Amino acid sequence: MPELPEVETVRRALLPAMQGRKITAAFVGRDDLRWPLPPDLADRITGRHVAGLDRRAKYILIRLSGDEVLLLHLGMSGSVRIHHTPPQLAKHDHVMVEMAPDATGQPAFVVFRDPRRFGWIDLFSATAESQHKLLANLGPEPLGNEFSPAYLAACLKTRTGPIKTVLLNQQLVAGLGNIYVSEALFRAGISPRRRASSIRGVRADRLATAIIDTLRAAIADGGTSLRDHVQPGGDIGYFVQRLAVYGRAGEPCPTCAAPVQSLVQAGRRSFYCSHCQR
DNA sequence: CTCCTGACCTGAGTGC
DNA sequence: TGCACTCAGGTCAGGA
Repeated sequence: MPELPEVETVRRALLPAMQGRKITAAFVGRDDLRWPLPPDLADRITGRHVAGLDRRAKYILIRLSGDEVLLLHLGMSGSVRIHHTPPQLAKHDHVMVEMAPDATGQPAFVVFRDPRRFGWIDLFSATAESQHKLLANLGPEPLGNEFSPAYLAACLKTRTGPIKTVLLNQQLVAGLGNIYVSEALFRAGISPRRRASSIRGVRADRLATAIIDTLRAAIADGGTSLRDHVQPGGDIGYFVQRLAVYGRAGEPCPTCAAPVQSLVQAGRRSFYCSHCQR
């Protein structure tokens, strides 16, 4: 479900609810999601303060006092909701943390829901972060300084697969998923079937810019709500209204009005305009 | 290395 | 209503 913009939306919403506050209680409703949860997770985070919240690719990193890091990945169907009174937990609400009241006396209850349980949670020492199996091999952040047209062009140069599947590789660029790859390729006017190594020069520049612009616009709208994603405050992600091609097979291309096409590549659906994207 | 498939899991939607 | 089937925003392990 959640790609970079949705995860960033969650992080930003969690800031006021968690940053600088103490975890006063934690509930963990099962012992595994995609993988086993850390043993004694609830006990190990209760009583700690939240020093900060970062995002890396599609992971949220909650920095706790005592140099511990609580890592959260939302998988396909994960979502986070913030409540200010004790919520009634539903079937797929697996974890809840209660935060000490803020300056106005308002507590916060942060609930992690994940019906398909493709998400995961880990807890580890901050010193182990750079070697963490899930973090160590991630490529640069597309909205960070390391990502540039030159970097992208260098990555694509040796890749023989279609650009659609190459851009889903988190080791090259971290945080893109199925929605934003389709949208960025549309913005760049590049066909999802095009061999990655054939994208050079101006086309690579245009693609890098399209990736950045698409992600920024989606973050500004609170992400894209299709099925599961809601912002932690309960709002939908409004970028769904701006999708040009994703999920719109048969509808008119917003540029040329030709019907949007779709195909499956490496098991994932792609959407594109065969007239505007070459 | 790179590329693809299958696996993990539930729920929503569709067609009969 | 019910059943069978397909598909869904991710990514890892395993094999070619």
